[in-house]
Amino acid sequence: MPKVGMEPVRRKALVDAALRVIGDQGTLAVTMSEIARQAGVSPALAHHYFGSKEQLLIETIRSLLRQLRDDTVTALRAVASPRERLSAMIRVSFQASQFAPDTIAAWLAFYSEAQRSEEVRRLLVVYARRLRSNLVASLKALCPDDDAERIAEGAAAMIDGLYIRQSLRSAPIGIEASIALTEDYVTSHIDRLHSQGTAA
Amino acid sequence: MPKVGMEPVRRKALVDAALRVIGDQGTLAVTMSEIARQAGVSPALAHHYFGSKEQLLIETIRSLLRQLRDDTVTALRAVASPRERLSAMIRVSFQASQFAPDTIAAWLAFYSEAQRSEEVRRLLVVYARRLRSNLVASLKALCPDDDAERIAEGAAAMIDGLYIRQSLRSAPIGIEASIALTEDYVTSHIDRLHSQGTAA
DNA sequence: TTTTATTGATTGATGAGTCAATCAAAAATA
DNA sequence: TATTTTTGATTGACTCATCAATCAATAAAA
Repeated sequence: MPKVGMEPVRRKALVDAALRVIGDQGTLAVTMSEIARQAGVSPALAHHYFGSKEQLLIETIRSLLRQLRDDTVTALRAVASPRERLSAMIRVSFQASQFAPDTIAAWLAFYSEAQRSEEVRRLLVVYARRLRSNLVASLKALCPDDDAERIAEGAAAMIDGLYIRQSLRSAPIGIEASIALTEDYVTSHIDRLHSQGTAA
Repeated sequence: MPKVGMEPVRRKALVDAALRVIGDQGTLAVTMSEIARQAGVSPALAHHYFGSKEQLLIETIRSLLRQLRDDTVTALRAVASPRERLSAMIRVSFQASQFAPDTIAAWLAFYSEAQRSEEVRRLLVVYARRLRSNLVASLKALCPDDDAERIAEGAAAMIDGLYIRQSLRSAPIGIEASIALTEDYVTSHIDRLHSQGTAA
């Protein structure tokens, strides 16, 4: 079996397996054995390539974040106007793959881990900042700068909040409704500024 | 030392210690030994009174939820008008004790645990439902029923989202700003309905 | 004396990480 | 081409630490 060049293949298999297992069990307290089994290799090999469980988990988060970033970049490339860009970001946030119960469970586990691991925290901060600055950039074309900051903050919070509420699976809100709610928030605030501006 | 009637004292001490330790470490993966040490008793005694770690954790969540409910009831008793009641609920959600880093970390850990423990999930669902129905009740006095449901959903999501973003401690938002953002959301949507209603 | 409170010592399970050994492909050499 | 050497891939078996849970023993009320 030992054909040369297996490293990238195994690394990817292990990272993918880790995400599956974490999503499935809803916690980072999963065993290397289980991840390795899902990836079809021995636990020892997982250690061989990643050195430690911590490192494998970090790579796993990185992978999830990279996917989200790529999707965002792709979605933004397709549209030009600021308002359309806002909609594109909202759509990506709630796209099916991100909004699946397993993925949400994994996100939650990562946020929880960020309380302990400085490196995990850093990664999630990068995500939060990116979302915020993308939103702000588009909003600044539509309203005064300080309003843009405020609305971005609110929209980002609403997105994250819809995720966490989704995780409880009681009265699930659904992709369309989540998008509508967030769009509505943005629209409502932009409109209000305009009518105020006109009225004043 | 064995004086009779220690049970309630020890139970409370253990539950309080559990919340402290969980908040501090940001995870439910804390040891009974650590909790017991913080409570000033032996690990064996914790088992004696709670039977298992799981049970102690459940009691701990219950305690946190009870506290929040009591605060809400108290706050609502003080005000009468629907709009004031909305503000009171928002204020309670972000009150200092709830919004402290340790408490937020504990909430996050509980949400994560809800992915595994049906009982924990049930408790959190109760919290979510209560918040939602309180919000809806007041909103229905201010706008049409279906709008009330939508706005309540959005406000609840925003509250939860502000919590989760606070947990990352990057660009912390602050109590006042969080309250303002949520108030703003509610106000903006109610106002818009009124102006639309007038315009149509 | 019976009951309640309390603990030290112990057990059993689990799981991360290590390591020496194996196996087969590739590269070097004859 | 045939043979030897090297190297990457892979694992089974093991160690070590941690921790929940148990239990027998003790001490002080009632």
